Amino acid sequence: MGRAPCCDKDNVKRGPWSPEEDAKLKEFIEKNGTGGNWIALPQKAGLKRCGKSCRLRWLNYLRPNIRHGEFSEEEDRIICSFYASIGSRWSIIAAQLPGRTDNDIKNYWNTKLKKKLMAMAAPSNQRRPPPPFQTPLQTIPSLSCPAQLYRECTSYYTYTPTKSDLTGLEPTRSIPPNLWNNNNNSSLETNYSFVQAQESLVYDPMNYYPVKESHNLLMFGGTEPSCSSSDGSCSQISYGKEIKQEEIGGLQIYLSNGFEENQKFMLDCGSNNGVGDLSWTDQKPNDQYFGNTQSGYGLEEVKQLISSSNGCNYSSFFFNGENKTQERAMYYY
DNA sequence: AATGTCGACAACCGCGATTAG
DNA sequence: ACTAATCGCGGTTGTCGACAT
Repeated sequence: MGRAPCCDKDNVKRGPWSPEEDAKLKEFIEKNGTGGNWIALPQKAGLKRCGKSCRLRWLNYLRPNIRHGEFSEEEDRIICSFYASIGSRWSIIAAQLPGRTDNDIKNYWNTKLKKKLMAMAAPSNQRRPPPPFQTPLQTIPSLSCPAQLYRECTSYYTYTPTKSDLTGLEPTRSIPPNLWNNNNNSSLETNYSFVQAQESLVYDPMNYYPVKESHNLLMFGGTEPSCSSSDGSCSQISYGKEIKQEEIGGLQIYLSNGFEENQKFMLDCGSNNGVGDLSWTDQKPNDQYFGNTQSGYGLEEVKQLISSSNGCNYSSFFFNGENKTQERAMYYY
């Protein structure tokens, strides 16, 4: 035996809401709440509308603290960063922007932001060449662009740091001397991470050269680092014992010790300092990152997502199960 | 002035997931 | 355990106003 039937679709009003209907719905919900049952609500509120329609009207337009109108640069950055990472999961993106609805963001993306970013993506022969690495510190203007643009950026210019580039940065583990050539301009063989408190090097995909930013982790390729900070700012880096490594879609995947085959992961798409970072974390649902979603991805699903993802601006993904509640699987550009 | 085109945004539709019975 | 209603999401459509022809 299921629930009571939904609305009678032949006898409900459709189309734009009148001010009178808005007032009725608003007044009813403010007085009585939704009662946890949208389908029964319109009848109680005296509205000839489908419950679904009422829900949508309330969530997208009538509920308190809704913000309409111009999106800020910061909001643009957040939207693009998340879109590049997780695609059109508007509800997740909306959760990062208080007062904005998924519908609003979706419309904004489809009508304005996408075009704006496309316009910013100049043909490759018009891009500026990368300046020397030691240029003065750059601020990152607006990092985010659709995934395909990231890919373009990546293929257009990749950079391997030289020893002199890394002056002042401390490797997270000692670099065997034979990995450097004898002069300062030689490049470092990959797979080492560098950290320095409150500073690191990140890649600016809009300007096509690396910049320094207040970011705590630098990785080039890299091996199995993990960090214990919940916000992704890694003041302490630890290395788990790597148990697995494989390549998917050109990305290196590392599984650290403690990882369990049946472990679920969720995508955590932070935007630290305007730089989209992406990580898979084993943090539980209902926490500050994920709201009340109950879903998670198994490893195989994650791999599939990575391989089919447009947001492959990341060089590696890490999975770490050492600490089920805190440890984050991290990757940086 | 009439008509066509386009952009913006509100609303609807359909589907998968969830959950009450 | 199963069924069917409900929820929530993302894609799509409809409507309206501004502007161009």
